[in-house]
Amino acid sequence: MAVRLKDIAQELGVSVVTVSKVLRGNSDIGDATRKRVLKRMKELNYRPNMLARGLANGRTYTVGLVVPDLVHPFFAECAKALGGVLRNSNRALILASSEDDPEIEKQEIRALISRGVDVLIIASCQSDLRSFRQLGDEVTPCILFDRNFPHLKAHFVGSDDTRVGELATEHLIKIGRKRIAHIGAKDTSPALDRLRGYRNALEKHDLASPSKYVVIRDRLEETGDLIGFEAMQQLLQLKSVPDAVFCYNDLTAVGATDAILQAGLRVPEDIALIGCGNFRYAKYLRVPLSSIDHGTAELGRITGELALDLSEKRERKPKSILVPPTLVARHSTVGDAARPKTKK
Amino acid sequence: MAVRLKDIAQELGVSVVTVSKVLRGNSDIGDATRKRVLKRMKELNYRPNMLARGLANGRTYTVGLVVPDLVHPFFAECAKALGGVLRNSNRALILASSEDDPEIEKQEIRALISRGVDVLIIASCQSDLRSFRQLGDEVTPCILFDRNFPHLKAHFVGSDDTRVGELATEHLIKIGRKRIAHIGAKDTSPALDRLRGYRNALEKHDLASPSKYVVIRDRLEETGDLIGFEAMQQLLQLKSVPDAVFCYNDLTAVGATDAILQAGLRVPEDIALIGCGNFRYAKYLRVPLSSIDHGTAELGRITGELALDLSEKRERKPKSILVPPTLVARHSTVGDAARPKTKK
DNA sequence: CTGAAAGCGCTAACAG
DNA sequence: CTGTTAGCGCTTTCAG
Repeated sequence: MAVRLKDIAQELGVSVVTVSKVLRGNSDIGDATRKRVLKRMKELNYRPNMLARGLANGRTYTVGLVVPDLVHPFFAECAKALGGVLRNSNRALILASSEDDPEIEKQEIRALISRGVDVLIIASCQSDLRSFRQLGDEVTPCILFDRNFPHLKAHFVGSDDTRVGELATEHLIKIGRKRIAHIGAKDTSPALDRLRGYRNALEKHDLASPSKYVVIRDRLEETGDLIGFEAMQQLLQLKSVPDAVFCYNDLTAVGATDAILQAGLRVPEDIALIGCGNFRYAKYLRVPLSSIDHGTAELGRITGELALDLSEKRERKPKSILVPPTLVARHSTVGDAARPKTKK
Repeated sequence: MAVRLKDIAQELGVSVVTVSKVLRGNSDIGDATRKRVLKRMKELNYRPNMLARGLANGRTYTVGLVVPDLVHPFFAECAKALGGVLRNSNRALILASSEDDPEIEKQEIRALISRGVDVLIIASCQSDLRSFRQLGDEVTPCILFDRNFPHLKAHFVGSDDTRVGELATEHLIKIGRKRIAHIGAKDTSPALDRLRGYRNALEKHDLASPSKYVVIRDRLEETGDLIGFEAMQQLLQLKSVPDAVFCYNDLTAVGATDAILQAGLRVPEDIALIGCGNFRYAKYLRVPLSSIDHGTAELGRITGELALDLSEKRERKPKSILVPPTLVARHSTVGDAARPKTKK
């Protein structure tokens, strides 16, 4: 195996403990010894064995993250920002993807706990609180991320999804649309909250929201384009076709765009479209997409900092952080008016 | 802390070793005892402490992956496929992002080795072989991924990038283009190989490749759109403007598209464009993008399997696996001809 | 300022 | 079939 503390200690004729103390910058070591030890460590390219350290002191300097889908731009971006924060504090990120399957998620959580992560961060796809409860171990601190369980008193970092729904819908109202539909997702807190926001906004402006205008679908994260396409086709069948749609996420909006164009209609002249996430390619699409930006990288950063906090001081009462969303208007709602204002 | 083997052993009046053996499915345990033990494990929701196990037997059932950028669709997709393979064999994936910075990469590799990963997978951004050599520990098996160091005898899994360059360029030639440019990247093996493939194809068809037609840029992975935009503008300045461009990756091609349209020219009528990576949104772009698909998920899968192999039997001579690329033609090269053939 | 002793939770090797 | 003995590499008392 690699170089161990023992090796260095023997070579230098000191004890393992002394070397260990130097390693961790403990102050009660003579200056001469300290220098000798440090020098030898460099030379031998010593790397502490984190397993042993973890076993000995109960901490692993490790954070586990479980997301439904790594390829999803939102989660990828968050994971990246999170990783950056952790790296600066010498923590490693262990990543697990649940493929949006509650069973896999459960398995992954078990695995992460087995590995002794100091903090667990989860964007859960469990549909009910009860199943979620059984997953933890009551000792590893846990941060709910993006998806909340309202009645669970746990740490949460996510966007203000009710506000997301309001912002999107109000924008559509502001550009004069009256028949506003929503293609939404199932069960998760962002889905429910965005729907609520959508309803809030309509109500506030005395607009109708016939139940046919709300289309709820599954698996919008991975195959949103296909589902959005199909859901939009359904909306196009209605006797009174909507003149605007608030889509659960950008990918869904992309699919919806396709359906509209394929039906020979125009975006936004006939139907305006807004998504959510403001993903990297939104401005390069066939129809540059208006979207609600929920500060993705920011979310990752904040989550990372909370994780660090939790791994230091275990107390801390449940804390809920909501990042406020912002509107980015592009062609899919405001048409050519987008050009001068938002670049491209 | 959590439930330990010892707890179960004491409760049941057997030894720790017995319980440990049951845990690992060791065959030399009586049926009655086994059942009792298993039952109690379930009840207590026992989770083995992987740190302790790793320390005791020298393996951690963990694989480390270092990529330049997690948000890049290529790496995200690969990481996902890789994670899937590992999960099925009860391995965890520890992910690190180097932000395309050789120093960070070095630091991350050290950290992963400290954590005792069984296998290390690296898409390295070191520009020279020498700096790379010093990173490893000569004992953790290592797989080079996507980016190779030709003269290093190590395991490699990646696409056949020379073929990528040939395929792209030959496609442009086949649709009748004569003045074919290339926007390429720096230093890494895919960059050099794709450039080589580009040159091979031109040479084979007796086409000129003036040096001004090759624009090499940095950081094409993260900000490819901006760089592609700027590089394309430079190509548009030439007295003899190219009639086709093979772009290093899709993001770069997206930026180039923008530059061309903004200059009042058409894609593909005036300038045809092909990218590489065939990313998820290629078909939804303003100009649906032709691209070379290098079997992203496949790459992840293969890498995962090789990693499993390596973590079992350490011998194994360096193995180099090249995945053959395929062409996906869309509007950006073949114009409306794309419609009937490739959907959308 | 330095070090000896004990132990983290688990497994490998060998005895009975 | 079951258990004893040792030890993985490091940290934590606590005594010198």
